[in-house]
Formats: sequence, C-alpha cells, structure tokens
Amino acid sequence: MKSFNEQWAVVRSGTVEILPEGELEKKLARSIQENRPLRVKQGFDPTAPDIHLGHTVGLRKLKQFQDLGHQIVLIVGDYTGMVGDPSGRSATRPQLTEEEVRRYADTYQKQFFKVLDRSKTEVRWNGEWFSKMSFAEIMKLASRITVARMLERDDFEKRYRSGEPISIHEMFYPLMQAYDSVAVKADIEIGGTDQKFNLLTGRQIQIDYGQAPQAILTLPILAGTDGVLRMSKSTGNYIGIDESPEEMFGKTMSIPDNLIISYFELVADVPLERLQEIRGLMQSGKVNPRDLKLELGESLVRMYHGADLATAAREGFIRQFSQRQAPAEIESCIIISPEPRMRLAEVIVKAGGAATLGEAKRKIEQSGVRINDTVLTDPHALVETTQTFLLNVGKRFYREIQFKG
RNA sequence: GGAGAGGUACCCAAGCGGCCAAAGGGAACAGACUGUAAAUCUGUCGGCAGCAGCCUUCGGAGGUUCAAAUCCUCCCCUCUCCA
Repeated sequence: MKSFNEQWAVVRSGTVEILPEGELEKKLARSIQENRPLRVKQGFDPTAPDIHLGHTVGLRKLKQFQDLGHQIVLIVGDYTGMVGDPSGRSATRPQLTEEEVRRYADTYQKQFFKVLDRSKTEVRWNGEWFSKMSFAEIMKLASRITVARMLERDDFEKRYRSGEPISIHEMFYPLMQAYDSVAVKADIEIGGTDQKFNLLTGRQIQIDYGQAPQAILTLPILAGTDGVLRMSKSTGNYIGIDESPEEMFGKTMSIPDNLIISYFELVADVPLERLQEIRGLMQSGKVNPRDLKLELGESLVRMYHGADLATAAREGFIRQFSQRQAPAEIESCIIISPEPRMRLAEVIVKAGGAATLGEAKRKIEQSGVRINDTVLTDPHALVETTQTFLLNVGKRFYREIQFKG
C-alpha cells in the first residue's frame, strides 16, 4: 500500500470539494494503519443505454481509488432510476419502467468496466434492498428529513417558486441515494458537484441508522461538446465511450478551445507533467489549440479503441476535414435505374445524401455536391447511369455510386 | 369539486379572420473564411414543381365564412391556484 502522502495527492487531485476534509484524511490514515481498504461508493442510474465521457469523470476517480487498493462499490440504480434524480433539473424526469432500467443497466455495466477493473469491483443493484422495503420502513426513512430542508435545494426552490410542479416521489430521491450508503456501509461517496445535497443527505441518514457518516468528494461537471451545457445524452452534446473512433475523434475536434484543459484533466490519460505543460502552452498562446485537440482526440480514442485505431482516426480526420480529401474507405451504393439517365437530385436522395428532392436540389445550388471531384451547381442536372462515379455531398458524405438496370 | 392558463413546424416561441408555409431564437444543413466538424459571415431550413404554381400542416372532430392557426361547438391532453 502506498504512503499516506502519495495517496492523498491522488485522492484530492481534480476534486472540487472534500467534505469534511479532515475526516477523509483521518479515514485514509486509519485505513493505511489498519490495512483495511475504504469502501468508496458511487451510484449510476441507468437512464439511457450509453455512458459518455461525463460519466467517466467519476469512474476515473473510482479507478484511482481502486488502484490504491480500496474497495469500489458501484451502485446500479435500478430503483432510483425509476424515480429520476431531480438534481439540477427544472422539470420532473420521466419515470423509467422496470424493463427499460434493466435493459439499460446491462449495457451500462459492460461500459463501466472499460474504465474499472471488474474483478475488484463490488456491483450492487439498489433494488436489492428497495424492493424488499416495507411501507413502515419507507415511512421511517421519510421521517428523517423535513420538507423545509428539501425545499432549500436550489432546483426545488426555483421550481416551487416559479410554479413548476414537484412530485412527492422526486423528494424521495435523495433519501434513496442516502439509504444506498447505509446499505453498503460506504466510507466515501463521490459524485458531481450537483450531487452535493444528495451526498450530504447520505451522511445524515447514515448517522440516523447508527453508522459512521461517509466523507464526500465532489468532482467537476464536464461540459459537453457545445461548451455550455453539461454533457448529456439528452442534449446531444456528448461523446459516448462506445462510439466509433471516427465519431469520437471528430466530436473531440469540435469542442471549443476553452474546454481543452478540462478535458485533458478530467477524462484523458495524460501524465501530470504533460498536463502542466499543456496549461502553460495554452496560456502563452505558443501553440495552435487545434494541435492540442488532435492530441486530446488521439488520447481519448486510444483509451477506448487502442493505439492503432487512434492514429488512424487522427490521420483520417486530417485527410477528410483539413485537406478536404475523400476518406480512405468509401461505402458503395447500388441504385436501380432502368433509364440511361437519372436526375442528380434523385441519385442523392436514393444514396442517402439528402432526405428530400428539395433538400438535394438546395445542396446542389449551394455548391455542396461534387461528382468525381467536380462541383455541379445545376439542380436539374442529369447523370448517366452507365458508369460508376464518386458522389460527395458536403464535408462528410461520400459514396461510390453504381447503377443496375 | 371550483377557478384560471395553455397545446403552433426538430426544440423554444410570436401570430389571434385575408398581406400566413406561418415572425424571432436555437438546433441542423450548404458555402466562404480560418487554426478545426471552434468562432465569424452568407444562404437554406413542410412536400412536389425547370420556379408560373400546386398539395399537406398550427392538439382532435365538426361548424360559421367567399376566406380560419386565428371565430363557434364538442372532445382529448398538460400545467397552476383554491377547497
């Protein structure tokens, strides 16, 4: 086991808050003294089938604990998922059905272990205890917190004041998350800064149930590719860890410059020294931010797809978008045509380059369409259906078009 | 149970008898530029039409009118407040 100082440096890196700080230090020190790993908990509600870089901020922190020899307890929130976390929300979340949650949870778990070591992780579904809870027990749990406390939360307060509805079941969410900590006897719980209330409720409920309260550790919320909103599947500004190397790389290249450092820090595997260098480079303006993004993109793809595909994704990106050349591999597409000629617009629609004829014509008029590298601008152009050619619509759509009579 | 507000294109949102295929914003798409799929600028953004026009859209069903997203009737849904 590593020394206290080494561990403490890793544990606190990248965190926003550690509460109460002294308490976590003591827990850590005692753990080393007694050679007893700490139980570090984080929960995830399976609300969508994919996990993205935003989730990996927490997972990577868990991984650090895991590498230090502590016990990770991963809660799959099958029951909390059915409630929906109100944190930071301005509207009730949709309640998922048991079936949806179950389906999502499976794919979630597979993805978790792209970051965490499966053999060293304790996975618990919170249905394990919630499905057996009697109404009396639920009432006991509910009595531990007051409506006033609950309404202190920003998200609830805003909604309450602006007349937005708040359902009673939403108020159960923090209590449920807190009870998870009781059920698994957590020493530490980690979560995003938006989780602070839920995490602190965990401490309180643990005390009420006669346990030592957990220390809590909050991490920054990762901004999505739009640079404004938190990364989330529902706002479409996410980079999923199951995405193809090309997607992943391309999306990384589209993040605004001011996100570069936080991505390096929170979601990429970059040594601390390099991180310092990058900070300096960004500040001095001595580097083209694009080049840092190339490095970032490659590093992210490497983590989830390996080095070879990472290099390929980088090269492919430069070829296709910087140099505007056709990608290395082009899908071909066979179009049935009994006539010797066909309208170009129709070919584009059939190949999938536009949804309607109108859209196809528009793209032609906007000089977004090329055939064998020649721009065509006549929306009524006809093409010969006797020969194969390369169709390009916009920056991203390339197809080799073949005809069949 | 009572009182009110509202349901408009992918999303938010204006319109409240004709000039409405429906303002504005966002998203998206194409182009220019660049340091990039960033930023900025230009254009497009229901369908069909060689571009005159035609067809289908404003919660649903009817109705009034030469004319309805706009008025009337019934219905469905969402939200708020009171009890």
